[in-house]
Amino acid sequence: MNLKELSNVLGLSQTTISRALNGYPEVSEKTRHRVETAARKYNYIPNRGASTLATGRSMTIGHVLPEATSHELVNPIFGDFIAGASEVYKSNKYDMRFSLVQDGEEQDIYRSLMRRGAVDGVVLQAPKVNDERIGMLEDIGLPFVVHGRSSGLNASYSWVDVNNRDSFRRATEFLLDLGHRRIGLINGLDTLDFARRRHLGYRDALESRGFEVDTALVRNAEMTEVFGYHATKEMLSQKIPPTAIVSASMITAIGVRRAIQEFGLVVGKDVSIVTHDDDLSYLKNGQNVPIFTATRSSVREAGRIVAQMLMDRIYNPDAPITKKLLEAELVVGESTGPAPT
Amino acid sequence: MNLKELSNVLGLSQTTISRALNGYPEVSEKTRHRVETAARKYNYIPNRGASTLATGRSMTIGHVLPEATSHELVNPIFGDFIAGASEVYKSNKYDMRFSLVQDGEEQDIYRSLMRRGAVDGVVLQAPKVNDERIGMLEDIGLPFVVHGRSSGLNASYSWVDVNNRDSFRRATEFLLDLGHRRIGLINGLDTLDFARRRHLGYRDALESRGFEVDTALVRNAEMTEVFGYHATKEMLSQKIPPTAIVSASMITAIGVRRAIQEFGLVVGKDVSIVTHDDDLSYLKNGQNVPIFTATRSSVREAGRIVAQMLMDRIYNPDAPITKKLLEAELVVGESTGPAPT
DNA sequence: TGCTAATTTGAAACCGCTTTGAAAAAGGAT
DNA sequence: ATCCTTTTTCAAAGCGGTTTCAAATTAGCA
Repeated sequence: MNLKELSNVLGLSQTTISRALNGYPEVSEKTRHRVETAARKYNYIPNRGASTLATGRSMTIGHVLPEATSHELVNPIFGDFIAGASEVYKSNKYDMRFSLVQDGEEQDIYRSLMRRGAVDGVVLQAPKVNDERIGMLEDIGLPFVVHGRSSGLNASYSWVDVNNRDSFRRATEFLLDLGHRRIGLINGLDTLDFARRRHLGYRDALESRGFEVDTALVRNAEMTEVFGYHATKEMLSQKIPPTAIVSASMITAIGVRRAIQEFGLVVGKDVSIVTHDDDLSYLKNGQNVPIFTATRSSVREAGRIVAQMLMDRIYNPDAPITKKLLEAELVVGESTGPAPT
Repeated sequence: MNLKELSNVLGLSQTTISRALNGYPEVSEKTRHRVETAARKYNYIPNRGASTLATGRSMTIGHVLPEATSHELVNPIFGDFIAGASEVYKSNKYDMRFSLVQDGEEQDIYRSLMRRGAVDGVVLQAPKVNDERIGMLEDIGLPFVVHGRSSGLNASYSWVDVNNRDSFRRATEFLLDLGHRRIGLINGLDTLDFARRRHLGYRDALESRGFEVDTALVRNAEMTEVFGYHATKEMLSQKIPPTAIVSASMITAIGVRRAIQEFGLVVGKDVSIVTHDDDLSYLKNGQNVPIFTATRSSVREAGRIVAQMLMDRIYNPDAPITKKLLEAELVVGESTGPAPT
């Protein structure tokens, strides 16, 4: 059943029906009621492509998620982020369109998203240092919000980010305060902006106490459990092994813990762990007592904020650019203790 | 730049340009080349809504993911499943549209997806026992494939599923063979079909050896780490605690391990663990030697198969319904050993 | 060269909705 | 009853593509 057929059935014009169903005021209540009843009865559902074409609004947000070609890794925080964002979309009657992109084919994806009418806005996730996608979107003129930031760009754009530098500075200082001197950093891929900032925070803390970064204690890779395990194993095999490790995610931290235990060492006593915790729904950091001492920031909440910010940009494109820096909370759990003597 | 403008620039009709760009044969190579060059030069990108309207094909697949209202849990396997599916979509030039649905509002979501032209097909994830969504989609007449199955329906529909019953039967038998007699089952939400089947497999194994299911050793909930931890802790506190546990996912298994260790017990010696392993990219079950003895089945591969099956249904709606049952591989790792005496 | 067949191109209809501008109907005031 | 507003409805023109059917061009061959 389409609009024309429904209009024949009702003996009303398509105009009136369209107005009645879309809540326009210039239609009498009696008529509106009649139309709504008939629409339900005949199961009339307006064609989306047609409305998009007529209005110019697709009521759709694009999410573009880079997929590291080499490791075929899908970011585990993705689900929670999306869940947060979609709460906001839903209440704005927006849908979400979603592309996994491999390095190098971004151009095509953005072009195809940009088929005018495909999406009204885009969320950019996992930005790299100096990410060229941001300039690309700027040029295209499509509203967008970045989850994270991209160092090295002077452009002004909307973003929502955790204060990664400060979080990792505090995490590292927390360990220094406990007397730890050899502290490993198990970080994300070094092309990603957040990993770069976390490294800076780690360095800030060490240098402010007069220590230097030992590159033998820093590892960058995709944040898998296996990576956390291997990196830790390697570090613990060094002549002077670290007594503490700062980890970039709960998943890697679980690998770190596994390695430590395999060495017959005790977490929080022989080796301390501080990890970043995205507060994932399926991987909460314990309940009352945190398993890991952690810098915690809900990625689901970040999803909500990003989505809301994007809605605002779409509704009001001329409003000034907004940015939001989230501060992580440092929660003390059972994975840290004084440095062994 | 739209088609009309481009046709003016080139002095060709819209017809010819449309044909040239869409690879129709009745256009000379010379003209095609000229059109393609101009399209690139003027950055012409066809409007998606318009093509959808004109062709009736949206080139979009809908994914509907139920979100458990109570726990706000997003399934951690979702990312990998999507990644697999999107490989297939991409090579078919399909996009993916995505809705998170809370219990009860499914009707609306499917209605809105069904706005003719929104999607050409749908993937249904995490089906419940007797899932009414399947009948709904059947009625609507929208092509769909289910990831999983739904017990209790006599309807015939396309699905891809792991042989959950057999996997869990084998997992349980493996433990029985090692001499374990009290075996716990830490399962997913009991409304979900796969959890029901896994329970059946577990029961099959026990009963075929003349044992009965002890309900004190069976737990159902969302498969979080914390659930695995708590359920295990409770079981280990019983007068006669289990010597082995079958777990429904790597995430819960990690919680199980944590609980066992907290009791001062050794995994694979005092208490054995067998878990299902979806072969998640960020949570591989070790490398050469599996961490956990597991029934392994790649959910990413399942995503590929589901997507391909859906493509087939869309291209060829009258072909007979297809179904695919995947067998999980039982890999023996370090988490199992003979029952303690 | 002339005629027919094959190849290219184009005009116009159509997909299904929204929205403008005008007309019809209803209501109010004199 | 008449005239002027206000309210309600409608016809028609888009939105930007695809596709049908006919026309124009080119090629093939006697």
